[in-house]
Amino acid sequence: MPDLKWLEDMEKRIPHGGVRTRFAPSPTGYMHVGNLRTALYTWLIARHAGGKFILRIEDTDQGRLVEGAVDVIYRTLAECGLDHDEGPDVGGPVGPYIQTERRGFYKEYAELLIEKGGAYRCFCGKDDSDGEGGFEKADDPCRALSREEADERARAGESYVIRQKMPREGSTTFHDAVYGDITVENKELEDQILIKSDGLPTYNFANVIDDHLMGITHVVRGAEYLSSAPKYNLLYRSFGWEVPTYVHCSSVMVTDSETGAARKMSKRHGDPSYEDLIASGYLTPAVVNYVALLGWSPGGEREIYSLSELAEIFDLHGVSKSPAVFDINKLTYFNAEYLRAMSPEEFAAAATPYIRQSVKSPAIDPAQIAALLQQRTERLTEIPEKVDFFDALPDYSPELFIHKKSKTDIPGSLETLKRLYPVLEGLTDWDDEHILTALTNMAEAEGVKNARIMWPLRVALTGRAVTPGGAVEIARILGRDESLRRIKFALENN
RNA sequence: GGCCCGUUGGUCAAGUGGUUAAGACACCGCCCUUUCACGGCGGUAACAUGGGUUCGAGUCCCGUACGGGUCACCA
Repeated sequence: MPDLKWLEDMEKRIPHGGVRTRFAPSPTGYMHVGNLRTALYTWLIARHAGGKFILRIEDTDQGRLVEGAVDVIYRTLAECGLDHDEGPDVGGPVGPYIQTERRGFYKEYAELLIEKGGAYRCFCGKDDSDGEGGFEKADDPCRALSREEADERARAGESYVIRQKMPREGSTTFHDAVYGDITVENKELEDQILIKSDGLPTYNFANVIDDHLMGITHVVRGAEYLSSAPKYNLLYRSFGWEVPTYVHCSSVMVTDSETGAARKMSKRHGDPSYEDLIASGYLTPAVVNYVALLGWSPGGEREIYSLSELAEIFDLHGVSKSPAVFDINKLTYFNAEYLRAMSPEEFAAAATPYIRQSVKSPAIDPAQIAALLQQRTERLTEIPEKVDFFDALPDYSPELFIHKKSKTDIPGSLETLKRLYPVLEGLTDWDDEHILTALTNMAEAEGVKNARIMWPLRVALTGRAVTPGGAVEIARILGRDESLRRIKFALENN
């Protein structure tokens, strides 16, 4: 028997007025891009409307608990700036916010639903042992059991589940904010399990109860739940509750590297989680910005938006119905944009740890290298290999001195370096201006293009064909002694 | 397979009956340049398909194909 007084008190706690959304992950220890996007949209809807954003942990599957998984969720949300107003850690008026701590609630509401005729106890102990799976409601004998008889068997300690009693005829229409009206024949609906034999609710039931009890106005979730949505309507109707606005988001796909086909992102296939992306050198705001535009468009041509700008303009109208393919190339482009938009100081601070991975020499100031890097870095993680020559001149082939466009060859380059050595050695000041002047003067005196001088110098200094910055900047950072040493090395070894 | 949903260039996408069908990424070319980049300019490339409705269809309707989702005491 449901406890009517208790139920009444619960209903009184429900907040009314104002938008309330919730992100309700199950703690698997992994936030992939699709999860992040759902969280983002959910947060955006709340913030756009000046409403509340709630975090709820859906951990009713005891078999899938992962240690530390909740921390991954907290960390990801916090880093991305998706702050929540209510949740397990910060509390709130409609807690607890962890489903296993609410287990008594579901049972009570299930009893209420039985009372109202929307559910029934099932003692059949049916599982999928027949291997057939599929449809079994049509002749579930428990459905015909009288309440009294069911109560009696329950009291006798017989184990049971509670199932939703679906109508056999007619159809149910469900409205979704992005997909519109979806109608299904009621005969297609299975008498789904609401309360499992371990006493915990299934996702489908816990979701409805919690969203109701927490006063959620907009339910945002992945499109994989779309086909079970009509069942929810029936549940709400049985309880006599108002149905919230449902917002289903299409899946985020990824191109399978082996088959080339698009498939849904998944942990199993090792598709990138938020943390993986950060570890590969992507910036949080770039990831957030990119993900926002994966399956949603503000219209117009602008693409770069901060989180607060997104909150201002977010609109369900732009949410796409079809699955979007995650494109690492475009994310990389966004990342480069964000990297370039940083102040030189910010960039230097972000880049220094990566520079220091390969440039250990205390004589070299990472900020100077960072200045060279900023306009030509797409991901932070590509930095170490780009700048390792500062620490140690790599082995290089004399072939590098051959460059068609600069009109250089090996003997000519060595000759150039030989004449250049005393010039640099004699410079009064070692800065960009003086080094550049010395080089251009020499080119002018010899009647050749600057590149004829620059190219051999840069190769001698770096042992690379491609470097951040040109010969002048690199010579400056390396210092006179080291630069001369490297030129001498080139002359002696080629 | 049943049911549900979707389909504009390789990718993200604008487009809500009349457009030369935007823009971005990627790709290609040119320019700039002491390399590579950045930047600038330009280019290749799309309405899955067949029927309707309409003076007119990417936009509306139906079929087909293809793709996705779902059919658990998982979420």
